[in-house]
Amino acid sequence: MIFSKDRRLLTKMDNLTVGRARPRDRIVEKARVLFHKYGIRGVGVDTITEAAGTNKMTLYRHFDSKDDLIIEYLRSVACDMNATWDHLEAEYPDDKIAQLRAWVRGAAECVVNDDRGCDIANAAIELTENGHPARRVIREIKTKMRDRLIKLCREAGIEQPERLTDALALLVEGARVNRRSIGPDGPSARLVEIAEDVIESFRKNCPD
Amino acid sequence: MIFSKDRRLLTKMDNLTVGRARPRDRIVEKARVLFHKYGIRGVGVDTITEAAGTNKMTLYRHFDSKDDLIIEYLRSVACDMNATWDHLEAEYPDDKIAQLRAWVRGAAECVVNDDRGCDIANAAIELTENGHPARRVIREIKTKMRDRLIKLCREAGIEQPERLTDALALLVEGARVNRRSIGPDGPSARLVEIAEDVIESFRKNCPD
DNA sequence: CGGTATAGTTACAGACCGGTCACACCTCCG
DNA sequence: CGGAGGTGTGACCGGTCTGTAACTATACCG
Repeated sequence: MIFSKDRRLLTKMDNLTVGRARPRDRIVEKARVLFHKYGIRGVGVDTITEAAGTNKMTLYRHFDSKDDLIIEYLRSVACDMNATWDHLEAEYPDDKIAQLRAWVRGAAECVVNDDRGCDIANAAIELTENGHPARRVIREIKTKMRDRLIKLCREAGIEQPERLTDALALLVEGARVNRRSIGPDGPSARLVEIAEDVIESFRKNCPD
Repeated sequence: MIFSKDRRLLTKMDNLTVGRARPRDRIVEKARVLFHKYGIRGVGVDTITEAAGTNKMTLYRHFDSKDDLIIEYLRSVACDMNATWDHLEAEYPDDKIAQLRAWVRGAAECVVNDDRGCDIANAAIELTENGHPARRVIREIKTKMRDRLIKLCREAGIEQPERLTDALALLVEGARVNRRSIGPDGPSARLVEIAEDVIESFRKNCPD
């Protein structure tokens, strides 16, 4: 093992292979943690780079601006969300209703385990400037998610897939933001039962 | 009419009676407009005082800090929400179901006419610091609103008033934040029909 | 070994932030 | 008239923010 003067790991190979990622990836990783916890406007680039064990110049070599980093942050979050969805499909390959129920349960679990809300929605609220480049990205991400949920509902044999999707989207989104206002004992605690009721009522309408 | 050197209205009586309110009230009024549009963290005290036609010293004579002003801002918003609710009760004095339906329609109208979301929820998201004094106020306001909705549902003869309240709260809250992410054509457009369906399904469960 | 790309360091610019100070001003009321 | 209280003005403090510049150090590859 090779150490530098101050005894930190140093070789580029180490950075690539042994746990320590490239500065760019470390920056995005820490930006996710900090933006999530303190909000986008609540975290400066200095804080991010320090947490990532690097410095501001390196950040600005990889990103044109903080806004650029914000976009990368949002894409990274969306990527993870898609991954968990893929995992869901793999878990119940042929049972679409089970996938739908698991999605609801997963969303509810996410609400319970983390009171800081949805990164995408939070960003939409925090970035008030209408022409902000991230707003387009947010819209894209949310639209794709919605389309994917519609598709799932349709494949599950729901008669009005768009409508059930929207109902579930509103409930989940509402739960995440409501929990941040009232806390864990508020309406968000009932998300699963309410959502399951809604799904059931939509299934009843299907002659099957 | 008396004018000062620079030809603005000046007497204290004028401030009280002829449209121009006291500096304190003007500050809160402009804070509401600006916080709503640009977010709490997106507006400095200088901007507020300038919009209110006054100055920073006067602000700090009436409020201990910006946080103090934020709290007053939230209380002011909550006061207006209560007022519209009172108005609703006066409009349908004996028909609680009509009040409930009107509340949903009013909330939906609010969502449609204004894409910047609920001030209270936005503040909850923006103020990430857990010990922030405004967080307690937010919790109080939201809890009172919830209690009032529960009471209305109960008086309307709903069998599970808490459950319907939470369902509606999640839907409305979700609609407001979702609209800021996806825009007017997203799930929020279907808020009314979904909410009315939910109310109806809860009424069916009542033997009446 | 030498060239090139990447990363670290330090310092700085310019703007904005919340908050304070001293002082002048105005209006009302006794 | 004169004092008291609310208000306006401009300067200022210390801190933080995004973003840049110049220079150094390191690692990889031919």
